[in-house]
Amino acid sequence: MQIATWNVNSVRSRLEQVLAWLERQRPEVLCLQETKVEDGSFPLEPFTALGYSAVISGQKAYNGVAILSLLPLEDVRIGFDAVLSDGPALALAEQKRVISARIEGVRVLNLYVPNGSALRSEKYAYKLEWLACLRRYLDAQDADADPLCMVGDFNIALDDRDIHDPERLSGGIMASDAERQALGQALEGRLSDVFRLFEPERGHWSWWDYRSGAWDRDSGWRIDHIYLSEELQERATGCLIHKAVRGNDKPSDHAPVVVQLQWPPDADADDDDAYNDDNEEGLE
DNA sequence: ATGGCAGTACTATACTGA
Repeated sequence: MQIATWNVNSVRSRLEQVLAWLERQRPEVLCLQETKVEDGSFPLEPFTALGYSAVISGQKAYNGVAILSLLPLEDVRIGFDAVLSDGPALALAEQKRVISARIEGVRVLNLYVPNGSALRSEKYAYKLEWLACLRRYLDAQDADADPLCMVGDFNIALDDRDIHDPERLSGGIMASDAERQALGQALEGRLSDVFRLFEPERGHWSWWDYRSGAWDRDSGWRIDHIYLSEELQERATGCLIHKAVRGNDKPSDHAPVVVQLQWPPDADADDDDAYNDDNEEGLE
């Protein structure tokens, strides 16, 4: 079973590329961020034609998340307020950044973490508040006891291996202590970054700025993550960043990230080599 | 320090992203 995450920077602008990637890769699950479209205008039909059903939560122009799946989507939850009923959770739900569903007994949680803009901005305070709410959200849903796969665009580099120029950028936006601690507290005792279970070295990016020739200079960040709870960590057989996709014409500024799981646990593992091709980096 | 590039809303330029 493959679960993928991809910030597509507008699903309508990226539609043909996403469809082409799905046809080639055929992950069981693809989580999208920055769909940038209201639910009534989301292009469902082309995904349905490929066998994917979808749950979506979007808004005009900004944000927006979706889960596409070849397997049945159950118990869909949209927004922090699906689990938390307090005021902060309700207020944060205005921006469409959170969607989850149960798939094959796994709780797949798809997040688009706020960018934060700059350290002294209101948006940065919003980002920290949002991450504190995420921690409470995860605490609250722990009672489910379902294995958890949390994916998305986290807009945070976990450590300096994940930044092309840590001397210049560490401590700034997406790499500040407060952001790292807030995310760390949400993860603590619960979830691990599956990419780092397979790849300890620096220099693997998932996002390259459109500006300043970042792609040509390979000046990127690894900010798109897949986190697994313990029972799924034991079933993970690889995690790859599909870097080549960033080299497309009119690309998203993010590349897809894919985890391969041997799931359900009693399924045979014969299809586990299906995702290995020359288009990816990372370790099997 | 700033801007650079891209998408959207709106129709020239502003806002946002990270």
